[in-house]
Amino acid sequence: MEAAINLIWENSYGSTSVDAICAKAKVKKGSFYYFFASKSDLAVAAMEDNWQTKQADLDRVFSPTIPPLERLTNYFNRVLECQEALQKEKGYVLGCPLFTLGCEVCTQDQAIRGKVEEILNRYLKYLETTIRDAHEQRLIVAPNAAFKAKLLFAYAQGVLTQARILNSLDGVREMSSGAMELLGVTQTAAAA
Amino acid sequence: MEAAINLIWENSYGSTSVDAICAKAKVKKGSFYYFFASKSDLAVAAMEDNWQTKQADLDRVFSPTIPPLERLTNYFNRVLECQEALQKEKGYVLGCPLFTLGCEVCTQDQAIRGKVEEILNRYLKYLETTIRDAHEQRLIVAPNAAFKAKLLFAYAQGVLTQARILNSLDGVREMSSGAMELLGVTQTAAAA
DNA sequence: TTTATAGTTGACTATTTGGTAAAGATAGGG
DNA sequence: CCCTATCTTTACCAAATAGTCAACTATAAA
Repeated sequence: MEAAINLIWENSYGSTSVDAICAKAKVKKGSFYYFFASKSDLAVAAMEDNWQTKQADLDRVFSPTIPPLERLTNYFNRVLECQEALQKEKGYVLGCPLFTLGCEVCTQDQAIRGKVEEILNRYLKYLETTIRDAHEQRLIVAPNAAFKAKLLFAYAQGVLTQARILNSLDGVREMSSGAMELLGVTQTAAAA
Repeated sequence: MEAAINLIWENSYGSTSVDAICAKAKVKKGSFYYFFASKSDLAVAAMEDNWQTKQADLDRVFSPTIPPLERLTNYFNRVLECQEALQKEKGYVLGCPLFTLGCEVCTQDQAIRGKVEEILNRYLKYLETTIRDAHEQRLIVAPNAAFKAKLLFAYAQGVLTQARILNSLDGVREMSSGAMELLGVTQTAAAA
């Protein structure tokens, strides 16, 4: 599953063959099909597996004990670090694997599309809670937290996907300040 | 080229075969390879061709004679209409063809990646000029128009890509108001 | 030692892929 | 009427594709 995620993320779902995945995972194809019914099946399982790995980390970053706006900047900084490490390793900016995969196959594979949607919604929840907290603490004005969260999420996803396409982290570096501007955070509120 | 754009947009670059494109265009494969050196070549040519079609339209929507914020709402409304028509026709929300294609092949095909970047930058120019004008006319506060334009562009692209993945136009319907909120447009300024 | 279960293996298909090559058509200018 | 340049067609290829399958092995309980 790790091999699959990496290969698909680095290239694309369509151009990643089961043979290639098996080779990278040092597994024979027969074995592979003993555990997974299809390539699509593997992708779904790999996404869920990958999420499990990240969830613990996200829970820490988005802990309610941390001031809301700090949660966001911390998270965006972590995303940047992750993308920088990947760029160094692979030579390409890879963006968000869920978005990339979902965008590619959503009209052709409903199982994958559904799973991507499910996991994206889990991410959205973190943002929503954070923005609600920030509003509660009068750090920002966001009476409709769900709306603001979707706005922020769309922005973040746009930045990451652009980063992949342009093969540049410039936009990702500005993401934290962009998010603050988007949320209407005044400099004073940020300092406070 | 039209057949290619449509098929790739509806499915993906990897899953669209040259055979399928030829069949849809009612052209024999031999003829196809007389005019295009490769599938990648066709994609690049098709993108440029498609842009030419849209440019005239964009120039009209973003005409300097129209109040800046109106240009934006007009444009986003047009995007929505276009996506609605496509959804009705194809049964799927398709989002932005450039983004979809670029995101899929950017690590594997530099010719396509470069062309996508080039055309995306042309779009960005429209937004930049518009925001500069809006700032000039004190409709919004955007001393750094380039930054704000990139912010807005990332948001719009995020919304469109999410729409494709979620197969829903909900986010696109809110895009116009989302953009205004993102730009910090007060209700009074919008009315003025 | 037997036996059942779980997992592994490599050889195998049938189909599809992007791309080629060479023979044929078509039309316009000399 | 012929020649040349511009296409079109047909038949083809080698490689890669997702998926299958029957034979094999490892393990561990009875």
